[in-house]
Amino acid sequence: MTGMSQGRDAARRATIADVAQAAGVSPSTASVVFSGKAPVADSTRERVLAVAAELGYAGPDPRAASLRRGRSGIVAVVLEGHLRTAFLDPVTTAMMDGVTDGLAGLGAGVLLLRDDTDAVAGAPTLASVPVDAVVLIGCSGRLHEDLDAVRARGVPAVVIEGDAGEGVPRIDLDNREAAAQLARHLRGLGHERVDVVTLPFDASRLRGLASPERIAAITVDVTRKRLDGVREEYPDARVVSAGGSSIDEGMIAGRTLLEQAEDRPTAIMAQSDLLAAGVIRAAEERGLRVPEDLSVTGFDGVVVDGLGDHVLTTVVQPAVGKGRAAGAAVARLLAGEQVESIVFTCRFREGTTTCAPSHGRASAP
Amino acid sequence: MTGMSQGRDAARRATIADVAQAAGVSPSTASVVFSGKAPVADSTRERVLAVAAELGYAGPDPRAASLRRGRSGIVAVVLEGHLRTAFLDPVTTAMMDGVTDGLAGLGAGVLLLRDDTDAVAGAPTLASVPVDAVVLIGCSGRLHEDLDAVRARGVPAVVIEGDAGEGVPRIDLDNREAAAQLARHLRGLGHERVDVVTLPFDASRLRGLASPERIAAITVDVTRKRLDGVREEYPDARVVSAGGSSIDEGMIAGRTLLEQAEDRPTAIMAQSDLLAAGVIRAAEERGLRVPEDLSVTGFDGVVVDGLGDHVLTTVVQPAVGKGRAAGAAVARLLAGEQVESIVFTCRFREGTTTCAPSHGRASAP
DNA sequence: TTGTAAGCGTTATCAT
DNA sequence: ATGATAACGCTTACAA
Repeated sequence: MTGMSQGRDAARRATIADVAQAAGVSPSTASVVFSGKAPVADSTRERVLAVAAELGYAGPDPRAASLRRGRSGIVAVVLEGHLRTAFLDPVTTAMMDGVTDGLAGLGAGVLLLRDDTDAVAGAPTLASVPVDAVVLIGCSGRLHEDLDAVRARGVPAVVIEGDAGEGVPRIDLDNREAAAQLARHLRGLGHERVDVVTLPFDASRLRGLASPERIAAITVDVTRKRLDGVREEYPDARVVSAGGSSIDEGMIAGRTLLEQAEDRPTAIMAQSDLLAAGVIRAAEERGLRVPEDLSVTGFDGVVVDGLGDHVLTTVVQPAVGKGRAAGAAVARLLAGEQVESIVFTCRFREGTTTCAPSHGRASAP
Repeated sequence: MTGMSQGRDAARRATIADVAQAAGVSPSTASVVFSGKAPVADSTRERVLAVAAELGYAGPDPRAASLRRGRSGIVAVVLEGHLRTAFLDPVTTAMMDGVTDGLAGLGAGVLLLRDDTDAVAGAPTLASVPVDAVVLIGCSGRLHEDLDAVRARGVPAVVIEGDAGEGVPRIDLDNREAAAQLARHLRGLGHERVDVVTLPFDASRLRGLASPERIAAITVDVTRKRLDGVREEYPDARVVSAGGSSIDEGMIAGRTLLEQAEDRPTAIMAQSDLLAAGVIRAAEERGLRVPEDLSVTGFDGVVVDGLGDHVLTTVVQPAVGKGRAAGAAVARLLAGEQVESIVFTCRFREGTTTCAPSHGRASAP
């Protein structure tokens, strides 16, 4: 009944205490050998390390360390909906990359958390997982709920492009001004008839030509701001909403706007590069040349796969930079510092998809 | 110096012990109220909850819970290279989605870990972060190193499409057979001249027409298997390697194969749907109609953005399923069960991009 | 149904 | 440079 059959000692993994004892040092000394937080005599270190290797001790258990230190080295990033959907958007991906970058310096990893309405029972939540901080992306419906949960725990949070509450630092973009800049570019080229393909207006993601009423009711912040920017210059632009940010959606929207040769615009402004790529395809499909017959602008400045040889005229948003800023903000928050919200600025980039409108009617196919 | 300025008691967050004491119950009872792992009298529960709310106690600290339970509820997923790159591939994204799905049932979250050669100093590692298990994706150079680190800690691991070591369950795909199936489809349609666009051969990602020597030296498992499958049927196919899995890469490769009208193939088999989409664009760019003048097949069966109205003839791999399987495998591993490796099977899907070759020379533009 | 008590494995602090 | 000691906040046998 004792010894063998019980086998407790044999099965148990070695702890730092075991190593310390076997090496004939105190646990604190052994701890320091692994953390390097205080000077240790070389001979001592070697002895401890040797014993550790012998005992198969692979270093301090992060679970125990995180309890003691009060830090887990994990930062949660909350995304809306399925990963598949979230990561379809290259901007999100780039941002995530920036976040991991910004956090790596801190030694923290990124934990992906979904913010579905239909969460699986037992799924990990902000409350169930040991996170040091939280980055919330986008304006999820759950945002405020999440923020409350997080605040109750005293976990610092940063919101990227969403309506944060009191005292939560935001990372934002000058969506309106950037869009206006693109519009002014087209105006400068001489365009009068300019239409817009927008991101979704709201959760319904309704597609199609939008009435003034629908436009007035846009709830997605990014969509509204970018549209407002365009309308500073072209208040009468026709507006078609897409069902998402993708090439195929852009193609559908582009077809709608290019349907009738009579009131065809000389330029189409898309609210994302992906949508712009789709618009270009819709134009080419009708035999229109870009930019000679139709100028097209995008938004984001991401690398769009499938754009072929075109270089999109667009505004480049610092997506990775936004992520990094979020990471950095988290770092400062964890250091107990005050953090201000930041607004990032887009940079105009002229490509090969815009030029002066051809005079008279565009050469219809 | 005392009281106010010190403020220890005031600043400290309430613990479950504080709640228990204030509610006049024992810590264990309070614990059970939150975990629900044992019956508690309604009146007791309510009292505890009320006190908790009053004290601003938001539930047990996951850090402490994870030490005590020996589980953190976190599973690391190790990806190769930058997230930007990894998530550019829709298959990876879908797989990740499956992993989160499979793990959600377990109540575990997904921690993203990069496996760069050039890791930032202080970046989180498998050793520094409290993970219950690890999922390794792809055949990174670091794979074996990672596996050793993980094994030393007694952390269970699963490998998706990579060369796992002893006793590590793998999640695999019938790459060779699926490719062969596509080849047989083309043979059945009557194609004799079939060429191939492959994924990268190795870390160098060299582009272009491949010599037999280069082909013999392919190190990427997936590339080799899919190519072997094709060569069962078409041993003399010309092979062009792409620099990655993307539409633009497919377009470049497609141009290479379609350059000379004289020895143009009647069908091109691409090793991914993205590459296939690029090949189609390269064909259309030359005025070739798909499938009349050129049949094109893909691999993966993912939704390709920017494919327009074509439906790709391809083999559908259960990417989400693979991820789920990895999640499930992890769950069983954590339950102490033995887990076998699994090989997933692709399903052939006939689309609109293949048909019998047109007789005589294809209508050259 | 509730309470008692014993850790989980580490690290920070303060002596020595 | 090293050691003793006390937490970190929680969970779970087991006892009552």
